[in-house]
Amino acid sequence: MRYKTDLEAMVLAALGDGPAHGYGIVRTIRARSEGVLKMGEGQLYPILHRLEEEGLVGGDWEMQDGKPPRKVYTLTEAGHGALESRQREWGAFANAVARVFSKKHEAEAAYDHGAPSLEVRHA
Amino acid sequence: MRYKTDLEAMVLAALGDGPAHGYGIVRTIRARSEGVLKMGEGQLYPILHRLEEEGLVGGDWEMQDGKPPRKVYTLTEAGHGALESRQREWGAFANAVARVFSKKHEAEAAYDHGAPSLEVRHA
DNA sequence: ACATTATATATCATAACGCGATATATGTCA
DNA sequence: TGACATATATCGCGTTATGATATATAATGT
Repeated sequence: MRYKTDLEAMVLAALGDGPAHGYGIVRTIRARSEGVLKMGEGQLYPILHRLEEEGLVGGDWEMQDGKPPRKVYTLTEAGHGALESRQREWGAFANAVARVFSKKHEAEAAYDHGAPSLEVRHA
Repeated sequence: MRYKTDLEAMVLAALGDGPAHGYGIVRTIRARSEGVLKMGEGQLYPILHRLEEEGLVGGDWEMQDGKPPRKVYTLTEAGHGALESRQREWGAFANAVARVFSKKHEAEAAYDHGAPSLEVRHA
């Protein structure tokens, strides 16, 4: 079934607007989701390293004075493509879940009707 | 972060329209999601047993001739309540993910890197 | 006659992964 | 002094998804 807990996709999405470093990505996801999604650093860094290894993101160290150095990650071309396909997959998945939750199932086994439009809306 | 892999909620949803047995639940989920969600029996039965133990569903054995006996599960009152709250949780979660994917982020927390960005603050 | 598929429940091993704790290092503020 | 924010990183624990396997009968296919 794979109700996939796709933290990778969230990280890619957070990098969609431009480069960012790990600590910032965590806050971005928290901010955009208005506190609903809380990714811990323990999950983020392994994901970031895997994405880098897979060539979906590139990382560059950046020195700062008065603060620890940080590694700024940027989506590669492959990364942008991955983001798009992940987003499409999420859409299909979310619609599927919405259909299972839906209380109207007239045409469940009857015939093949057009694609039901149960969109996931965001504020 | 809890990108919750809520197969339980799918099972509750499948029972929302009325009693069903395990094998039927699998097919219901598959049908309603138009093949996107494919739950295996290996996941279903443990979930069903747990739900029964928690009092969210009740199970009654039903004999059939020519076919194996089957256990028909029915949502309890508590089960109906759980279904509703799970659905609400899913909605909040799905909207949060959609927001993270979304490309419009007016009032995002500034996570300074490179060029300073204009923070649009609206009352 | 034999094999596959459908109905139907159930368990198990493995791998993957979320989660929280922990470590390291520096600067600021009370 | 102690707490908090910035910043990266690893580790163990427990949960869980996945696929394989087992059992049993009937219908269908070759």
